[in-house]
Amino acid sequence: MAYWLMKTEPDECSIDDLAEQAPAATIWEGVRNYQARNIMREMAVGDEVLIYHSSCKLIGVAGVAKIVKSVYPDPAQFDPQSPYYDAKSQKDKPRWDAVDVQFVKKFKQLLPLDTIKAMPTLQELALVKKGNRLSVMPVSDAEWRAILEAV
DNA sequence: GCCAACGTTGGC
DNA sequence: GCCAACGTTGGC
Repeated sequence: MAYWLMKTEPDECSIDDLAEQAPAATIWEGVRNYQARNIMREMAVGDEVLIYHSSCKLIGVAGVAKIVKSVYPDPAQFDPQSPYYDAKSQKDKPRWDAVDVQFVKKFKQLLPLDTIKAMPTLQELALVKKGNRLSVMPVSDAEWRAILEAV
């Protein structure tokens, strides 16, 4: 089993939104970056994911979800009504992928970005690297443990 | 709202 | 295949 971190703007899809839909799965759509997409392709059912809230008041890791369906073509890319529509993507050759996630837990207290930045064990996490804009990234076993212990 | 850092686009 | 211009991300 592998671990991951995915960013989301809580206005769009927060940990609370995932919790409300549980036990139903939530489609993780709208990833429009090739590097992030390629990382998503590595995800397997049962993998666990840190849900990170970005571009908001309380920035940090808010909880945990798990992968319940591995990558498949993101339907939003074909939907002209969707903000994630991509006119250049063809049905027989989709550009973008989605996965389905299911709520696991919400942390009692969000683990703030400041704290993450200050933790020696997390210095290699892509999240804290300068200028990093990856919205999907791998998390090592050691990093995963460190984060769960810090909450 | 600002702006640094990055990814993508498209002309050449 | 280079690279300038542009758009986006995301913390502050």
